[in-house]
Amino acid sequence: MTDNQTYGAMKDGPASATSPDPGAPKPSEIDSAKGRQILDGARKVFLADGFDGASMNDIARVAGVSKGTIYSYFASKEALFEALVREDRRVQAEQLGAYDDHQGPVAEVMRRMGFGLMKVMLDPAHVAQTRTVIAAAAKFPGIGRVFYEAGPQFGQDQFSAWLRRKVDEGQLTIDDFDGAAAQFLNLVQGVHFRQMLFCFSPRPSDAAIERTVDDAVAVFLTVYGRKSG
Amino acid sequence: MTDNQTYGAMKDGPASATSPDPGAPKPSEIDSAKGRQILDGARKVFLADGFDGASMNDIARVAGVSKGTIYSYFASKEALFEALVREDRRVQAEQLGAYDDHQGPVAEVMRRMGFGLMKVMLDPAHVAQTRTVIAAAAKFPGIGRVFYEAGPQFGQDQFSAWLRRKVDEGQLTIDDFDGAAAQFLNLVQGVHFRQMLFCFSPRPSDAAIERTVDDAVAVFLTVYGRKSG
Amino acid sequence: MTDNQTYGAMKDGPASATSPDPGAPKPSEIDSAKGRQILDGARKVFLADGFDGASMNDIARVAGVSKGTIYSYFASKEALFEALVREDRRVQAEQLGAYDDHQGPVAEVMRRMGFGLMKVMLDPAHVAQTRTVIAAAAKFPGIGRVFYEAGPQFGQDQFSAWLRRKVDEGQLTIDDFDGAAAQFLNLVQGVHFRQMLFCFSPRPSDAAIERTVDDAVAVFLTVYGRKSG
Amino acid sequence: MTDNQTYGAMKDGPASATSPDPGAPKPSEIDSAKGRQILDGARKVFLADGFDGASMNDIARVAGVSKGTIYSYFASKEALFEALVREDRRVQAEQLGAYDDHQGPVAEVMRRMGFGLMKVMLDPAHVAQTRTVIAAAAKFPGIGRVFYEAGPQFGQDQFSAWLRRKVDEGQLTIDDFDGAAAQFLNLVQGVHFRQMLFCFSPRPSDAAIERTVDDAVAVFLTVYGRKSG
DNA sequence: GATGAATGAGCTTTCATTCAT
DNA sequence: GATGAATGAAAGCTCATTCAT
Repeated sequence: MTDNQTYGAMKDGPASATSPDPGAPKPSEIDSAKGRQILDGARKVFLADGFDGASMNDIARVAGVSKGTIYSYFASKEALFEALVREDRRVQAEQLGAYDDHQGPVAEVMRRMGFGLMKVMLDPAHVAQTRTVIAAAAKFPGIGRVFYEAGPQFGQDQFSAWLRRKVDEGQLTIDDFDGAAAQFLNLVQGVHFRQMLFCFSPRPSDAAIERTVDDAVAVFLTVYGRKSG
Repeated sequence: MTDNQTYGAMKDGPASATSPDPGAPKPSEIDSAKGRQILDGARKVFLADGFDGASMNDIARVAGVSKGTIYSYFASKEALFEALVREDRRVQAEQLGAYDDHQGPVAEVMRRMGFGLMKVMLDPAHVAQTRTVIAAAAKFPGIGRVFYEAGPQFGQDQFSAWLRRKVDEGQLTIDDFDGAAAQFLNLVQGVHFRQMLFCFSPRPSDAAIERTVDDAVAVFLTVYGRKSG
Repeated sequence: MTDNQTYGAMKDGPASATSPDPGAPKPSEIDSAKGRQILDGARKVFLADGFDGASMNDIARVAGVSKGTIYSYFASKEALFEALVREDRRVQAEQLGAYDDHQGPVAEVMRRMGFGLMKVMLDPAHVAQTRTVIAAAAKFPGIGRVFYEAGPQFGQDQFSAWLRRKVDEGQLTIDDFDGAAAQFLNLVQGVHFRQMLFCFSPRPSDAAIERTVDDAVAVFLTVYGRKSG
Repeated sequence: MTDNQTYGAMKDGPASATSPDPGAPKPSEIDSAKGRQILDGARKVFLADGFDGASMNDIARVAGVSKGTIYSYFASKEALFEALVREDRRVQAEQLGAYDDHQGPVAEVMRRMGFGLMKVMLDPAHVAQTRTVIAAAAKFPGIGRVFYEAGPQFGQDQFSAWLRRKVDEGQLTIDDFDGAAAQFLNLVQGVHFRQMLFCFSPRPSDAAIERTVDDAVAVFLTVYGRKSG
């Protein structure tokens, strides 16, 4: 009677919070008010106190539900945090998608994408969650994986695909798409994200971000841009 | 971290280890052998297990003192951790020693430096320590600052100075030394450090590191290398 | 015990299943399909997991009803368990059917009976059930009585009657039939059942069982067998 | 820092309760007042409520210590119960030793040993502990093993050794000492212990016990007694 | 001054029971 | 009448902190 090991499965409670609501007019991502309530409460507490510092009691109180209810939606504290990370990465990806329509000259699009990425990455809530994920990853590597896959890895894959299109269009010259994507994304970050992660400096100004992004684009296009004869 | 190591003699009772005299004329910052013993044990345990993961029992055992003794030197677990960071900051500030005797062609030296940096950064112990510092930075921002200054910032400053020398020698063409240094250090890291930090992948092979470093050097020299007419 | 088995139709609402009418003229003791369904599910789970180990969730799932429905039929987990035992007592009382068509020489028949008994007793499911009953007997002595009467006592009575027939046939010489029956049944068990009950050893081989049974028969017939002049 | 898996080991607390007190005038079995206090409290609660029914909070309250103290003496609830079982088996063995000086005619000694065994086995506290052990054995086989080894197995070994001595003295004729010992011990128990275990009947009278023991001795000596020519 | 046994609040998690639908 | 989401009081266990020796 203890075989119910499905990750995120529930013993008692409502149908899976991750199972889609068939027949719903819109594909709502979090398919229950309670589930959303719990995730919102959990977000506040986890970001304020970190993974270890957050207690399920606090989360229940802030979310306005009982502890048992949380456990009927999420199998464990770890699973709850993981679901939260997954949701936030998805929302972030949507934000990034909204930033860029991918229209215009290559240099211009890269500047827009780079700036959009940094606006999202340097959001204090994102920095705080990154810190919490890194701390939790020591104990629960799965959480780190989820964050990495849905965050950095996803972004790199998206950008790598975009690079391939530009190469196909004859606007760039690249052999290793993934390598080049990683290089650009590293260049774009400059020192800003790292400095915030270590609480070395507050959020930089938009101007500072723009300067770093412009430099990154310049370097990238010097190397991979179409060589004019 | 399960050693039962017992340190040597113990005398020289506790003093105001928790109220450091920041402007003291004398260099005896750690005022007793016991205090040092405790701090050394605490460093090991905190870096291995994180702040929340470390228990005062473990620290006492590793330090070779009793729990009561720890509490006669430090008011609380938090105070002990803060004192530890304060000490590390001072030690690292004193550590600003000589550096750099890199000889040879620019490309070769950069490859050597890049590879050496990554070997250090990707050491599992360093990754674990970085995780702990990042986690602690949420609660104790000063810890993050200290680490950043003595680590990434210090490295960037050193490399920036080296770049300036190479420009003076006419081997590179750079306007913004700090910016270029940051770009190179970012390129060199590729995805490896981030992937280990998030427990997404184990330590990469030397070959994989070399490839990333070589690509970084190539990009860097394409942009900043002496343009041959 | 992890089946998600759903039973068929469900109607015929709850009645006074918790206040059984012991002297009811009609034989419909379990007064609804739902009630029976619940009891059948409960039997499986209680015997597999013990009283404390069984959860109402598991019982509801195995029975194919909701938890609320169980509580509309039975006032509490304890009441459900009691009702289960009450039902089993009645069923077993009705089970006093025909028996015994053991043909052949006395020694041979005794060996066959002894071996058959041990095969049943040493079945892991029977051992687990016995454990649950013994554990429950502390809280619900009636449960132990029912089990004892329908099990060991019933077996001893049957065997005692068989011994009487053999004495009447002149093949054995016994004064105290019940005492002799108990002696044989104790001898036959050897250490096997006790060792399994305490989880000291796994199920013994058939050869080991046979040896114990053969020895038991030998001892018994040495004492009670017809003395040849 | 979580490798301290030694069974019964303690993280915080006093030196092992099972380590002998060097220099003590008598080899006291439970070497600390606190340990004894805990065991005595645990005995009351476990026998009253069973293994699952007993809570560590209750045990702590009854024992007059804090929960943490219990865990500094015993690694877990299971380990505490196991220690309790071990101690009680040891005490029981001492009681049995006191019963018998093994002097006199074989039949007489066997009667005395058998009666003494049954007096101990049929003690209500022993029956209750046996029930609790059997219940716990489903979840924690180790507990069942400890009980079986220190109880039935130990008794059988002792008696088997005694039988061997009698055979050496020419007073009995036995091939399989262990088998014969098991047979006698089974015969001696008759139905009494089983009936109490299942709460089928209360403690039998001494006369009833004596009758069963006498019959057991008679059967045993008929089979294994010195054959007079 | 140093010790480590003792404390008890706190942790995550489970589950019998209730009640709005 | 039936459902199962929600509850919240425990459960076993840990650990920062205290204090008698």
